[in-house]
Amino acid sequence: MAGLAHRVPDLGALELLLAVARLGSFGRAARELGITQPAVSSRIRSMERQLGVALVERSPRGSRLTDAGALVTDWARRIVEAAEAFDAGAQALRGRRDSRLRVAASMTIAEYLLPGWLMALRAERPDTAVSLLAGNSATVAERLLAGEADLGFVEGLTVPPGFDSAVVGHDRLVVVTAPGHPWARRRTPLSAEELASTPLILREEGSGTRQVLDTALGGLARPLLELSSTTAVKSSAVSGAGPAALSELAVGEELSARRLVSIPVAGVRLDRTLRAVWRTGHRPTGPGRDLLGLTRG
Amino acid sequence: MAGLAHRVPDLGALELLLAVARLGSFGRAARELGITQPAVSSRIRSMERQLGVALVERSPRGSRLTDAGALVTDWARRIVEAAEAFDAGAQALRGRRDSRLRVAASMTIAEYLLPGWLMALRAERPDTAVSLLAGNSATVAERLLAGEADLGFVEGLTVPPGFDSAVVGHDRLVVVTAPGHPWARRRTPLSAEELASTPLILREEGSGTRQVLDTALGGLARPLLELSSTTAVKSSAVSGAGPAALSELAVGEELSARRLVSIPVAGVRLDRTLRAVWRTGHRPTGPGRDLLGLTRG
DNA sequence: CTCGCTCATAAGCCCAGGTTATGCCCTCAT
DNA sequence: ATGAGGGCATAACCTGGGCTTATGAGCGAG
Repeated sequence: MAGLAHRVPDLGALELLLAVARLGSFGRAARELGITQPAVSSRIRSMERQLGVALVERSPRGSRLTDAGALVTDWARRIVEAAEAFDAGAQALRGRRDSRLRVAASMTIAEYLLPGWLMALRAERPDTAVSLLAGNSATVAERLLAGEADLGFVEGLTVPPGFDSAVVGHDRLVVVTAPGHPWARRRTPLSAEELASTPLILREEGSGTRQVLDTALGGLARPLLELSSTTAVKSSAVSGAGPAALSELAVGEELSARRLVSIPVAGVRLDRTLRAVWRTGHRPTGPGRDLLGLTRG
Repeated sequence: MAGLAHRVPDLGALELLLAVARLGSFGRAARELGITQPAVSSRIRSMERQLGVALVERSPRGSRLTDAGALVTDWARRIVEAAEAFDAGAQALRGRRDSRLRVAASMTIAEYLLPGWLMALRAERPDTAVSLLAGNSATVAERLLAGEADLGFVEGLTVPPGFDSAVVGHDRLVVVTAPGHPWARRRTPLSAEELASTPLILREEGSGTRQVLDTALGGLARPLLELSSTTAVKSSAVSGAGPAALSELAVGEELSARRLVSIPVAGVRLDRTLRAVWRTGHRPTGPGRDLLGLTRG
């Protein structure tokens, strides 16, 4: 149950494994990470002990992954990628007000999209310091007007007066079920009435996605379960507890792995436009322009 | 650059943060994780120091996340989810031969799909021990024939004689570019000739996805870059180095965040069927049946 | 044969994260 | 009003994991 951390090697060990896999030698991996070769040797060994599987085939001419090692490395890579997104976001969150680019963003965007953009921005312009301020749409507008932010991102239907904007994406709410659910075999889209009259697995009242749904249905969403995190909603849906309504951004992976299936819905406005905004006439330049470029293509 | 592990809290700390967020109190989180309250207090504090952001608002009646803390917690949840998938896979990899369910799977499936299935299976039947053996399609067939595995998963066009099978999904190769690439604006699908004559970012020769592409194009794929990991291919494509060909399973998140755009292709067979297989007449029962149910819906 | 690369082992240091013991603050019930 | 109890913080101490340096042993190329 608890103690994931005791069964999964820590991030340092996973990075180390990736380096060994990429470079083909303990020594080279050690040099790249700025540690010594015995440190690598011991760490990989203790990782193998922890997992109970041989990961690396040592030879006097270098090291190669075993089959199991290749698999473990691929899984590890996903953890490290999530950690990189975390790092990009956290760094912006800490960013002091004197950063080159000050961004204010609403929660959905800050949660799902911004880390990716920041990683891409860092790849193109490694020296750009970004600071992030997260809040609701009203907060974002305030910060921009007060000159405390250079660029904002908001979700919603309207752009407040005094701002220019560019669409950067859509937050589509999708209705999903486990592949075994009867709805997964439907050929005809769900109607608004069916959706409103069927109990759904939902986030708690007051959450962003819940508000979108309530508005779209006219305040009628009926909960089968009310859960306080997107992950909890997802896992309930995956395990077949019933249909759930979630942001498309939250279920990308589950959909492509078919752990969840998206059910078409007709006649309900589940789209929410995601926009970059800035004060009229203050179209962002420099790093802000670069970031904007990443979001629009 | 290096030292992600020094900037990102370790898994234990992230789990702790999630527990505090969920339970609303340091003490309750401590009890749930089987440690003491001062340990929680100190760990959260050092996490806040490390990130340079206040995450939790302490009060004499409990603790709530700050805005920044909510964001950090969401990002952390993604790392922990990836770690759970890692754990599910690693546990099966270590699994002794006396497990209740012995699975043999080819690489693509073991890498992308199996951890999710195993997590779902564990949610439904927590007591099922699964062992995993990864290899190529031939290895999978051998293990099944030798009675060393109860259920196999393979990718490919044909089912070897002596086996029954069920389709569990498709591994579609997709051509992707950064949203800024000219191809992203095309209205007409790419033809096979265009695809074969344009240099692409690819995995190295010998890799599974490369083989699929070579076969589909008649052995002609022309590399713009040859990289040794899917991640490397992805990040090159994201940063605009050119079009890449990748398994759809590898780019789910990038597509929904529009860091990458999928380019339609016409007249090329980029589908590979993913199948569960078992010896004719030995249709899996018990836990194998359960797992099969998860994959087919 | 010796150099240069590989990895393994051993002995010692240090700090992060755990423990127990305690104190302060606030709220609620007697 | 006054304890009781739950909330978090602080201090002193212990342990172990991960690092270092120093060394050895296997293999291949010049």
